Amino acid sequence: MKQELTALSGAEGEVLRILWELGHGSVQSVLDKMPAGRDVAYATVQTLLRRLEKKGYVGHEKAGKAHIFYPAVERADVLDSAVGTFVERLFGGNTAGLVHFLAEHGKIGADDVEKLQKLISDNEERS
Amino acid sequence: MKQELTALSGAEGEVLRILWELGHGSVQSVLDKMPAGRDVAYATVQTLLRRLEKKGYVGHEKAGKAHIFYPAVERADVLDSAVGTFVERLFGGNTAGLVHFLAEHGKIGADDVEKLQKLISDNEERS
DNA sequence: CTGAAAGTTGTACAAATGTACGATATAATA
DNA sequence: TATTATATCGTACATTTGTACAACTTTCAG
Repeated sequence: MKQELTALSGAEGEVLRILWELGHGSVQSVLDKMPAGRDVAYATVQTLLRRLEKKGYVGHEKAGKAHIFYPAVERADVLDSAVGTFVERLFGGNTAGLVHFLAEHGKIGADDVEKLQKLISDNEERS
Repeated sequence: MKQELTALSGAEGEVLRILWELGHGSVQSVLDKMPAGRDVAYATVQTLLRRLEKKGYVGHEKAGKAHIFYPAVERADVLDSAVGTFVERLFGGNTAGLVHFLAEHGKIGADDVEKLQKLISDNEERS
């Protein structure tokens, strides 16, 4: 079994996402990848990374004087759980409802759906 | 302008969703609609509703000795904001990425995508 | 070897969150 | 009207969250 982690907070999730994108990185590099406008101090990112490590989401190794952090959990697993909780709460567990909402509000376009179609038909072959 | 509300917490979101589903309801009726397994006390739901009201998400009127609560915000607006924040954090704002993830992990099926297609083509005509 | 630059550690702290008890008020019933 | 079943209200309280400073440590350039 997996997934007995202490639940991600919003800010932690953001940092973890960046780490997945980077593969690994120092506090500074994570900070640099924070979305423009998201104005947060170095020390804050550092705290978030420390907490993520304590919760088991990331690990680190030393390189020079800095720590290099890296994800210690499977992205798919974490997202699965996070999305699951989110959909559960706001859409009563109805994932299709979420997607429907997105389409209805122009968050995804025809081109996206086309890709989905391909993806899904490929997936179903394999099962 | 709209949307200067104090951000929904997870538990609050769940209650608000139920209220949207019911249209309106007492503490008890909201509690009854809580997902099976979600074991929470009457008083807790009550507190959540009180907080939601304070934050401006719901209103209430008196009926007999009980309060009947009802949503005071547009579902689409709240979801828009909640989903936006969620996608921002975990998917770097890439909504298509979220949908892609859902498809890839079997959370939505071919039938869902078909409906999407129809929905979107109808939408695009209208714009 | 020394000092400066860049990091890490310890710690803080207010606000938000999840959860809920006990006391009080009130409507409905007998 | 007195009793009872329901509600609400005031409050509480441990955690988690978001945010970050100050002090101490470790490299690295000179």
